[in-house]
Amino acid sequence: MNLVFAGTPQNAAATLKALHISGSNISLVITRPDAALGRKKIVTPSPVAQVADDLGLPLIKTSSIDSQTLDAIRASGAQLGVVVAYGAFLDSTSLNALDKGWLNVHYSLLPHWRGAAPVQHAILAGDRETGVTVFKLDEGMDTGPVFLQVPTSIEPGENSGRLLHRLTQLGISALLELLPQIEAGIAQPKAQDQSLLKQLPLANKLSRNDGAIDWSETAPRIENRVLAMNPEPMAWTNFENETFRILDARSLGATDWSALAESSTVPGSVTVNERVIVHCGGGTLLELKEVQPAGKIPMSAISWARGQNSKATVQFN
RNA sequence: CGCGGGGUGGAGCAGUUCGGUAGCUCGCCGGGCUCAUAACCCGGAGGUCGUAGGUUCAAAUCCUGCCCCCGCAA
Repeated sequence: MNLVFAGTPQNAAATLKALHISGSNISLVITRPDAALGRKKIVTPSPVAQVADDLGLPLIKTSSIDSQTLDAIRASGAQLGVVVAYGAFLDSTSLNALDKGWLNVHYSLLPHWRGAAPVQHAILAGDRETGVTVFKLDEGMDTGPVFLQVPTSIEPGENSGRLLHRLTQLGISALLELLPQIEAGIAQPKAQDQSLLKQLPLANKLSRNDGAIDWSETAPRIENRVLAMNPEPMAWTNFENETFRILDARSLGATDWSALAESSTVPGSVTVNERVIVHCGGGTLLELKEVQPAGKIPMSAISWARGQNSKATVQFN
């Protein structure tokens, strides 16, 4: 069975590579155009483009399925499409261009967290469990019938980057399990629950604003935010009128009152002893693990605190 | 030429305005105290102050070029 693969970021590239290594015949790869990245605006091919290049696979770079791309899909001889985070919708014409339609690998247990940022939203919401869903694309956003789901628990302290990495591996296993069944025509997709589709919140793409920390929130909620935003778009606060990123932090048990001794409880105020503790809403405490001041590279919170030792008070806002 | 911050012993910082051979909080090594210790005390090693050049009796500090890292904006 020949495949068309559409995807863009790192995890899509990993999936493409795994499919290729396992012997899948990929007759066409579609990815988004090269983008200008970073301060110097260096035009960089997407990770999927780079892998396709390395593997010598036919590649089309486009931000939408135009008529040319459609022709190429039809001419590829593929029966099935696989989409992993391509970054654009496929219209009905594209969906019907392949005999067996298109599969999508989505990193949540649908119908939960449909949308662009399921991993981040699961962590942000404090979910204990998530997973990967392989479903058949239809014209809605992640609304198609489900072939296969693999659940996994979200580990304590696990951030979006690490969780996505694990889910990518699970997604690859799921695909490899499913593809032979699809080829044999024995896979039976099951429609998603229509009422849940309407009720459940969407996992919209997160912006820098979503990373802003409100220190009047409780520490567990702030921890969720910090973990959800890492590595993108990253949680941050203001310190001396500059962006101050928090890459990793842990909520402390409410019983750890020792850190509260002889210090104010103003939200956002920082106490340093053996650890770096921030006072949060409701008297809760957050231990900073890894931070990044503006203009600096990421560093351990305790290292950063050493450099602040001449200051009487340290306050985030 | 989008705006801005920064490169000082292993880590994070101070010192640069008002030039005069390097400091703080840690880490590391050795010794001491202690039942013991991440606690405390004593001692020690470790730095071409990003790089090239200029000014000067003297440059981390002033001037010029270059390299590298990062935040914001895109």
